[in-house]
Amino acid sequence: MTNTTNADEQQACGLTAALNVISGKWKPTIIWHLHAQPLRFGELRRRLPGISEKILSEQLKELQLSGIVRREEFDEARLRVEYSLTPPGALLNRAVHALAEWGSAYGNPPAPNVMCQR
Amino acid sequence: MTNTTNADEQQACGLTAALNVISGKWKPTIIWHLHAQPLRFGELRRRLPGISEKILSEQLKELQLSGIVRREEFDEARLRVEYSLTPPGALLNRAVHALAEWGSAYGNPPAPNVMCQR
DNA sequence: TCAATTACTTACGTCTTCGTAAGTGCGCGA
DNA sequence: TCGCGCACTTACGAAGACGTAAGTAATTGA
Repeated sequence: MTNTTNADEQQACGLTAALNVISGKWKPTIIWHLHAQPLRFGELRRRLPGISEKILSEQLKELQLSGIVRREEFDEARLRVEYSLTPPGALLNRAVHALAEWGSAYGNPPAPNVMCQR
Repeated sequence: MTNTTNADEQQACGLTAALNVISGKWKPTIIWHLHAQPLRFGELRRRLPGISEKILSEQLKELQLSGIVRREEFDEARLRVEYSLTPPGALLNRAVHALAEWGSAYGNPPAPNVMCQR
């Protein structure tokens, strides 16, 4: 057996579980952008400059499978889809937020101007 | 190397800064394992079942460049190297811990009887 | 009727990341 | 002095994550 404690291993286990969920170039940012209000597919795409529709679609689908994001179709004349965080997703967002706060304090961006608060 | 547009830089906030630092299959786990005490190269390798020496070496080097991990050589007769978290690294570890806690509460392992790690 | 928007999907290619296997130089114990 | 452990490095290759470009189906405004 290893010399780490059971509690430690359970924690490490949780880490890998969380990492599986947020693994993907855009997933943490998607979660971040959904923290305030639901967004439509196109709105998300516009908020993630550089993402392609294919990747956005893929990562949203995976986030749904992980139970982080909820997809809702609104039955209007014109197709309307909204993506929002589930309750677990909202909690995950708190952890993502902790990362973001660390990053704005200690990460080294090219310039210290804050562009994406809130 | 082909640089992407600077529209991406609009997103350059704390989150992406933090994600840059922890991007790497083993980095969050490395940080997590250094939370308690400094570890030697070989100790780390044994605690990360499945990692290769090449990858461990690479990711440690990148973590040093990010200012997360400190490498110390002890000038004993026999070569001895210890890796530990810097103060910013220790703070990053708190955010990583938040992820781990979320994971052990809400993360969904593929199968209920799958042992984590290894 | 034409063009545009929304919400995607599909095919294809590239590029990064990761892993495997082997090699290096040093000191130490047997 | 032989081999082993430590702390790495190097070369090579495979996998898959990501991006580009185009296509689809429905609807609506011009």
